Amino acid sequence: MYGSTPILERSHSPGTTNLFAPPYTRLGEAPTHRSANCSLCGLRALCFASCLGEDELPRLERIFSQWRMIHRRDYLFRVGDKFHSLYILRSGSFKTVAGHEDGLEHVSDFILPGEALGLGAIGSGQYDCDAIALEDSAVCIISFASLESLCHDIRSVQHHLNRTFSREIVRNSRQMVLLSGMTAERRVASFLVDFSRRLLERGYAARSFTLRMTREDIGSYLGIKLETVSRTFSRFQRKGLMRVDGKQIEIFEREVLAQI
Amino acid sequence: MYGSTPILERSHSPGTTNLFAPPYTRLGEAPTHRSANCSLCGLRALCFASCLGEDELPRLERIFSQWRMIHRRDYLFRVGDKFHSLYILRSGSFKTVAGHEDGLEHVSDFILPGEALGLGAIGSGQYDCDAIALEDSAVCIISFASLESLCHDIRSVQHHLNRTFSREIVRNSRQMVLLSGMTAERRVASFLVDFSRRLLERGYAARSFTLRMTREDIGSYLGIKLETVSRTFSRFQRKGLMRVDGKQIEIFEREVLAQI
DNA sequence: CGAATACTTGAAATAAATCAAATAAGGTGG
DNA sequence: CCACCTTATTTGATTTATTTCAAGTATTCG
Repeated sequence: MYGSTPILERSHSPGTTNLFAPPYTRLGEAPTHRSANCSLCGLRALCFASCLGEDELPRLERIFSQWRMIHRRDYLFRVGDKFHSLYILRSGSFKTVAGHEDGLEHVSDFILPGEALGLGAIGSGQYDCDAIALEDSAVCIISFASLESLCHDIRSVQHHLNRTFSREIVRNSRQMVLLSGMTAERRVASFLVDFSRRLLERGYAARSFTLRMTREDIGSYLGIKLETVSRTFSRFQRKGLMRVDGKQIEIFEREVLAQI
Repeated sequence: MYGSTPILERSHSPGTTNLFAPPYTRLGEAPTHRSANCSLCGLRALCFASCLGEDELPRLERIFSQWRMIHRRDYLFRVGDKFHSLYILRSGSFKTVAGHEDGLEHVSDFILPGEALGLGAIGSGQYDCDAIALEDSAVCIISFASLESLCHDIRSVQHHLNRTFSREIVRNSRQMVLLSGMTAERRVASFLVDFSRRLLERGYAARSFTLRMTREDIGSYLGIKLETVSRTFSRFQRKGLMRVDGKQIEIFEREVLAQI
């Protein structure tokens, strides 16, 4: 995964378990440690579990107990697939690709552990984008019907869902500001700073990380061409702001990048 | 308002009332016809009322009974204002403007009757954009705390809110495809077709309408400069696809525009 | 190891931005 | 209701950031 040392592992769970390892019950299998599923999860603070008391966790665990491994390049879902479940990424990473009637495709997001997949499908009953694993990944499967029931019974879950939606809208709105008015250089700088921050929030190293996506993916996400991404990386490196070695990135001057 | 003849007026409510007139109870005043508030509202099909039975409407009306007039150019809310309420636009139109730390501003959306304002504020507790009236407008005020209570008591309201959020995310996603990859010509064509469709959905004339926003607003929304908007309008007119007379627009070749 | 995919870099082409100036529309106060 | 000032729009000429085209290098994967 990104970076080397998950910080959360140290701070939240002193040596008991690797919090970012894939969950240990498999889809269809009888779960062996179901009770530990959410309570020991390193992503708990980012997920619905964050708004529940210890006594309410078992209920959540019943809903979250199923999960799925997705291999690199495989699809978790595709545009038009019938919607049943939301997903929370437990480990690995994804890109979401929004299509247009004509061939035009656009990488609409990169998903990191703790983030949700499938929010756009609730309104129409079918997924509005492709979700493609950028590396071998694991997702929690959340039956949306069950989640709505849980929302009904536990207010804080409802509230959490609303906040998740709302934050997604704010994130999109920020991305639109970027796409609509910024120079290529600012887009790339903004991408790096933002990506680094998200890694940090999730307990990964923020200074040094691997980009699992291609330059073309990044370009699509930022509304520029892959060559422009590459050139801008090189320029930043020449200025001593970062080091680029293929997919391996090291950020030297976060503050300078943030102000470009 | 946009166009001349609200179609919904004819189809939904045979001559009893002007469905797009401002609501008749004022903020702070004792409402005189509170019971009629939602049940007679022309936007009912677009709003939370759509998922309630007649017997449940009074409860909704208690929450929706307050409303507010906003004059052209006035702010309904500003970035950073403390969040208490969502708003549903009843008549008129708005633009929402998302700011960036530096001066950079971006028109993030145009809001038409029946659409919600303030969804981005739920997650953080403060509004994430400015909402500015493009003409004298009226909004229903929805206390979010009350709405969450209603969600708790009536499942279909919860479901409606989730769908509203989700659709907003899909809309944003479409806009990002547009902003990230399309030529200026396609952006403008797409804007016209989309705007026309939204007017139609709300019962206004789709072929002939007034743009309440400036060319600069449109440009900001589409990620291009105002001069480019103007030039593209002129080009479309020369090609016989539309007529432009300042803010007055007439669409001749909807299909051709949709395929640009 | 070899083919396919991904990345970098340079040179030329181009879509859109910027600069500029003239015209039109809107709002305000007398 | 007019005259005046401001704001908005159109259109042309020029500049520029980014794309496109191209070619070479590096990396990944079976």
